[in-house]
This record gives sequence, C-alpha cells and structure tokens, in this order.
Amino acid sequence: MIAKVIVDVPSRATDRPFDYKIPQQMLGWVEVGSRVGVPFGGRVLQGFVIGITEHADFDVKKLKPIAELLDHIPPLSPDLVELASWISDKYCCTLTASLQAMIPAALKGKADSVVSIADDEVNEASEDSLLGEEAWLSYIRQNGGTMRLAALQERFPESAADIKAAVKRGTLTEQVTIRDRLSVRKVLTVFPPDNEALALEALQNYPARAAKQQEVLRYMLEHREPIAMTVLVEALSTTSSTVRAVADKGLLEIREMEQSRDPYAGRDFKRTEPLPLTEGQQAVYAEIAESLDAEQSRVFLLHGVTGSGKTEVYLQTIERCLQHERQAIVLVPEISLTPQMVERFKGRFGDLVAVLHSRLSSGERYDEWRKIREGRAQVAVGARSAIFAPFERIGLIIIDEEHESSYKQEETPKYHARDVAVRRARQHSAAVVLGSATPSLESFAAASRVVSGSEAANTSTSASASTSASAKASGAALLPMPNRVGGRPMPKVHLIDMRDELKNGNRSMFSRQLHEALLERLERGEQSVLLLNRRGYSTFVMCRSCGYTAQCPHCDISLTYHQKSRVLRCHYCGHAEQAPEKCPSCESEHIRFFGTGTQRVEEELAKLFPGIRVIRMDVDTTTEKGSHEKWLTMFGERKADVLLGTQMVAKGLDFPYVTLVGVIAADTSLHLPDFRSAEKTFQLLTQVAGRAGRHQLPGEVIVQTYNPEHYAIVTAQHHDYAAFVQEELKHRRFMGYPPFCRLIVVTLSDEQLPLLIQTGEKLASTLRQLAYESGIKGSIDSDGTRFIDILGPVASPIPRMKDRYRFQCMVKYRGNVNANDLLKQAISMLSGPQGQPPVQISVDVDPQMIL
DNA sequence: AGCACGCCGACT
DNA sequence: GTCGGCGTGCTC
Repeated sequence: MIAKVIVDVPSRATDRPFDYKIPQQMLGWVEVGSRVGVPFGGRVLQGFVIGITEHADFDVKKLKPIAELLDHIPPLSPDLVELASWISDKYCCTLTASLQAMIPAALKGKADSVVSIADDEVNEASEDSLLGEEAWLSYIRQNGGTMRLAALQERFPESAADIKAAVKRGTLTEQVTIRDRLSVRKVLTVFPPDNEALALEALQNYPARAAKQQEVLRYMLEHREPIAMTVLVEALSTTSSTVRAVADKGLLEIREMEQSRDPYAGRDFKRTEPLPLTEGQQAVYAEIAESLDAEQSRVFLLHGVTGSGKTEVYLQTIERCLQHERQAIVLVPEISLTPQMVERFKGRFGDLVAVLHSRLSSGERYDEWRKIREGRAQVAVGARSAIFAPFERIGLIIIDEEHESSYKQEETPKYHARDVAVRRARQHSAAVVLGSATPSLESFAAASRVVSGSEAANTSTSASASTSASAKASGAALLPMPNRVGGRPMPKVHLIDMRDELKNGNRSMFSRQLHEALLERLERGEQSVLLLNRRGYSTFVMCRSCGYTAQCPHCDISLTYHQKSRVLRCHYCGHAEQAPEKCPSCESEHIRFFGTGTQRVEEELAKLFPGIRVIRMDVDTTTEKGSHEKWLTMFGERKADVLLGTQMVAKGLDFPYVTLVGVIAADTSLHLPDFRSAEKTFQLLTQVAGRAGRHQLPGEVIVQTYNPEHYAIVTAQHHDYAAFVQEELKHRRFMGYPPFCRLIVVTLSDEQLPLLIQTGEKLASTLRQLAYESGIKGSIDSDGTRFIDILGPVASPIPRMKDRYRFQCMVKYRGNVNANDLLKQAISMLSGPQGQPPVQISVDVDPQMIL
C-alpha cells in the first residue's frame, strides 16, 4: 500500500503529496490523518498522511518507506484532513500550513538524531588501549555507546567536524527519529495490592516496629484505588521510603503514570442548573433545538442585545446537543475568555469541558486537546483555533461575539473561524449559532436575506457576495432577542461634545459631567468602568522641537518605548536600541516619551480624586500569566472603584455594582483609514455600554466625543443596531466594500525594490488579462452579477518590514467569480518551473484590516 | 525549507 | 594545487 504524505516543509514548491510505501508492520495502523516520519531529500521529516492508495503516481522502484508512525491514535480525523484542504484552497495557503494549524504545537515534531558506536568499533576498542582516544568517543562509551547527537555536539562543540566525519565513515551509526516537543508529565503512583488475600495476611503479621508500613498497607486496602505518591505521603504523614518498603515486599506496586495537566485542577466550580428561560430565550432555544433534533446543518444568527441572556441559551442548547450524544464547540474571542466565562461552562458541564486558550502552556494545551481526542471531553470552549477541536460527532458550534475581528487569524493560514465553522458544521450535519449584540454586516446581510423573503430579490444582487459565503449557502436564519433579561432597561447613554468643553475652558480629559458622575459613584460606593478607546496606540518617542520620531531602521515603523528597560523596540522585527537622552536629529532636550493613554488617565484620576482606587488593565499590566484574572477578581470583590482599560474592559464582563461606564474618547477609532472603522466604533460603544446596570442598580453611560453627530455614535447612543446597519450599508454600497463585494489583498515583499515593483505590475496585469479572458466585467458600476476589479500595486501600509519592501494589490469582486483560481493561475504564471515565485507572495482572503 | 551538486576566487 | 563562497534544483 502507498501513503500520500504532505511533508512538513513550509514552501509552495513542496506542498503536494509525496508517495511512500507503507511497511508491512504498519499496515492497518497508518490511516488518513496519521502523523509519520518520512525520509525526504536526505533527512527525516514529519508529515501527514492525507490518502492511502493501491498504486503510486511515482516510479515504484524509487519509493521509500515510511520511517516511523508517530502516534497510536491519528491526531487528525479524515474530516479534518478534508477541512484542511478546503482551507488551503479558500485562503490560498499551503496544505502544510492548514494541517499544522489543527494540531497543538507540542505535536510539531522535529528530527532528532541518535548516534551509536558501531559494533565492530566496540570490539576494537577493547583490544586497543583507550589511551589517546578522542574525548567525545569515550564520552559516548560512558553513556553506554549511544546518545543524542545534539547533546554530544553541545558537550564537544569543537569536535563537530570530527563527529560528522565519524558518522560519514560509519564509525558512528546515526538513527533519525521525530521527537515531539512535549513532555508528558509523569507522576509516581501507588497501586493497591493485586493479591488481596496475601496483603490481608501480611497486614496481620506485620512486625510491630513497622507501624507506618502497616498503616500504608491498611490505607491502600481500604481505598483500593491508585493514588499519587505525593498525596499518599501527605495523607499519612510518612515518607516515600516507607511506601517503597511495602512495595519491595511485593504488597503494593509503584509505577509512573502519565498525568494530564488540568489548568483548572483543584478549582471548585459551583454546579449550576438550567435557569428558566424568558419568552424570548425560549423562542430562540426552540428554533435551535428543532434543528439539533433533526440533525440539520443550519446557521443561526442570534442577534441579542447585551444582557439578553445569550449565554444561558448557549448552555441549554449544548445540553440538548449532548443528549443526542454529539459534541459541542464554543468559540469565544480570546479577550473575553475570562474566568467568568469558563466558570459558567464548567459550572454546568463540569469535567466534560475542555478549555483551550492562548494562556495555556503548550503542555497544558496538549493535555486539553487529548482530552477531546480521546473522548473524555464533550464540550470544547476556546478561542479561534478551538474550531479544530478533534471531535468525532459534532452537533453544535457556537460562536459568541461573532463580529469580533479576532476570529480572523492574521498569520498564515489566514482563516476566519466563522467561515471554517460553517464548513465544518456541514461535514457533521451540525448547527451553527452565531451570537452577537452587534452582528458583523457580512453575517447580518447573509442572514436577513433568508428571513425577510420580500427583500430577498432586492438584496441578492447588492449583497450577493457576502463575505460569509458559506453562511449564504447554508441559509442563515435570524433569531432576534431584543429584550434584556428581567425587563431591565438599556442603560441611558449621554453624549458629551468635547468641543464645547474646550470652548468652556475645560482642557482636562474629563468632561464636567463625567467628573461629576465619577464623584457620585465614589460617594455611593458604586463602581465605574472607564474605556480608553485607543486601538493600535502604543508608547512612542517624539521630539517636541523638530517633530522627530524614532523609526525602526528595518521596518519603516515607529519604535515602541519600553519603560522598564528604557529601550526602544520594533514589534515587527524585534530590533532594539537604547532610548536617546536628547533628540538625535536636532539635539534638543525636548524629546518626550509618550506613555500609554491609560497611564496618563490613571495619573489624572489620582490627581482629581485623591485616594481613588484604580485598576488599570492594558497590555502592560496583563502580560503576566493569570494577571488578567487577578485584576478582574479584585474588581469583582470591590477592592477598586474604577476599572480603567482598553478594549479588554468592554467585553463580556458582568459586575453588579458597576453603574457608570465612561468612554474617554469615542472617536479615536472612528477615523482610522479602514472601511470597518465606523462598524468597529459602533460595536465597541454598544459592548461597553452593555457593561452598566446589568443587575438591580440602574446604569448610566457617558460617551465623550468630538463627533457627536456621527451616525455610528448617535445610533450607539440609542442602542439602535438597525439604524446603524442601514446607514453603514449605504456607505459600503457606495464605496464598493463588503458585504457588497469580496476582497483579497495580495502582499508582495522582497529586498530589491525594482524586482518587487516589476513583479507587482506583472501580477496585476496578468490578473486583469485573465479576468478579461474569462469574460468578467471589470467596471465597478457594472450591474452584472459578475464583477472584478484589480487595484494596485501600491506600497503597503507598512512599506518596509525586516528590510524587505512591501507592495500590495487588492482584488475586489462579486458574483460567481472564482477569484482564488484566477489568483493562483496568475501566481503560477509568474513563477519558475518548480513553482517558486520571484518574490515572496502572501495572500489575505477576506482581510479584516485594510488600514 | 534544507541539502547536495557545481562552478569560480583566496589561501596552506 | 585545495577550501569554500552561495547560485540552481530537487526532494516520493
């Protein structure tokens, strides 16, 4: 039998299946989805089996056999392999990249060599005197004749060439295997006696002076369960040598057991029961439950205002799904994957929940992943990549805060978890629930078209190329939840025109109203949340005399100032330099280091409200593991008056004593050169406003802005999603942006500018030519359903990164245009015979940020 | 991506 | 004369 293997080489040229013979002893073990080690061009690499056939597409005589099978259970199932190939096709990336994204990093094996002294050499050495033998050779002998090549080279760096030569002439034999980057935690475990009768007899006859041993044995006979050595020793306040003594008599067994790291071990989650649903929740639940019972693959857009109780609906639909013995995946934006959120799922489903997020160590993540793969978990809660949770029978996929841009991966493979979810759900006949108070325009356009039949014809031409193409195909159903649980009103939102403040001589960053409102909360002992909406704003250096700013010498981007080390760092390439004392350009002393906005707000708060207790949450204060959780717990225990932060304070938090939400500057995100800036602003304001007054105490929101008449801000003030969408759709249609078309951004990069520009031009003209040949109308005003427009090449927003220049082309299209195919064709037309393009090309399908 | 093979300059 | 620079080309 022949295995088709995708080899772990991140290059387009090698991204195709290579055929390998399956050795006799591996027959029946090697499956689609298996991870194997294969010889490839003189070395051994990790690869994935994506197919098994009878006949090779290659000269059988030249076929090499698979060198090793790396796992007992294939890490990928055939449906995930199929999904990987869909991703690489849709997002124009290599299959290798898609496959790698699906497994935990711990399973990214690397080749590792073990060298042994050849047999005849061993004999020779016994005759020859060891005198004069090279140090490294005797070192191997001391190690029993075999050791890892890497370890040997580390010990004798100066003999590297000698060692290599020895391998070449056969003095040393080399064996290459793939080693995982994982450490399985082993725990010494004590097992109860096999032979109980014997043990009981021994217990009777134990010598009196071995009381502790007797105690150990009695304990084990009573509990009759394996127990960790450390726990046993602790419980009986004895030592491991005592336990060992019992084991040496053959009465107990001590073995090393593999132990899963459970990041939530020892934490008690209070079990919760399903809450009675409100009428609104019930209607939505019934709709989804019906689909679950029928095992249909349907997509639901759950549009529920903040505080409408979406999470309870999630929990109960998951319960329904589990009753059908099918598994559920819950995606949550990384930023709102808070302990609060985890607690709600753990509280309802206990150990059946596996949690996957970026704060886990690679070992912890691997253990949670295995819990899923081995069927010990039925529910996976996690960020973006949890969409690849290796379940066998998925019944339900929930995507909370569906509009969040963090569902789009910015690195290759640049997939959108929402679209992958829809595709994966279809493989499993599973339901998808997209939940949001502020659905993305793409999802909303795709969903409303199906529900409001009369508008269907109307929108089908205008928004036919929704970004959520798969949602479109499956026909998303809109499920509205317009009311808050308990009939609580939406908080009142006040807009403060900061221009008026300035006119009235208030130059502080706090308006009088916000100042007063904060004071009131302090007096009443209630809490406030302050949002500084500063996307992409970080600390930088500027000279106030000449305007000089510190730039990275390799990247054409401002350097970031790190206060702790007084170093300027580029966060694209890692370049670091000492922060200057005076301006390098004009020698002025007036060089200033601008701290994060939140730092300045914190200082101002301390000045205005002496004794105020502020928790500041931003990248500076939450990088440490667990710090996020720590701050939120503190705030929840009312150990602070104000929670001040960036985006991260806007999402999913629920504190009963928060009655004031202040937005310092609503418009900082409004004027970013991105076509989604209005949408992002509306979403953020709506989300943060939803933090107030979720319980008994009524909430108030104060939004400071310089653009009080902007529709994104006005509609957010009135919690009017429909009005926002209507206005925003007008703009999108007029400007020709999604959901009225789809976008692909192609970025080309190279060290040589002329070659780069030349290649860029060639790519654009080839694309135009191909589009023309396939008869697609090119005009932006075209009424036809097919349309394509190729823009550029132009310099990228970051024109140089890591000493490479960057240019980009944008493809806009709509209708049944296979832009991916055109693009792939164009790229292959300017590539060499092995498929390597003259410059580096990176493709972003459905980009989130255009900037 | 790596590694081998291969053809031209500065050294023992 | 050799060592070694990194330019193409291939990997089942």
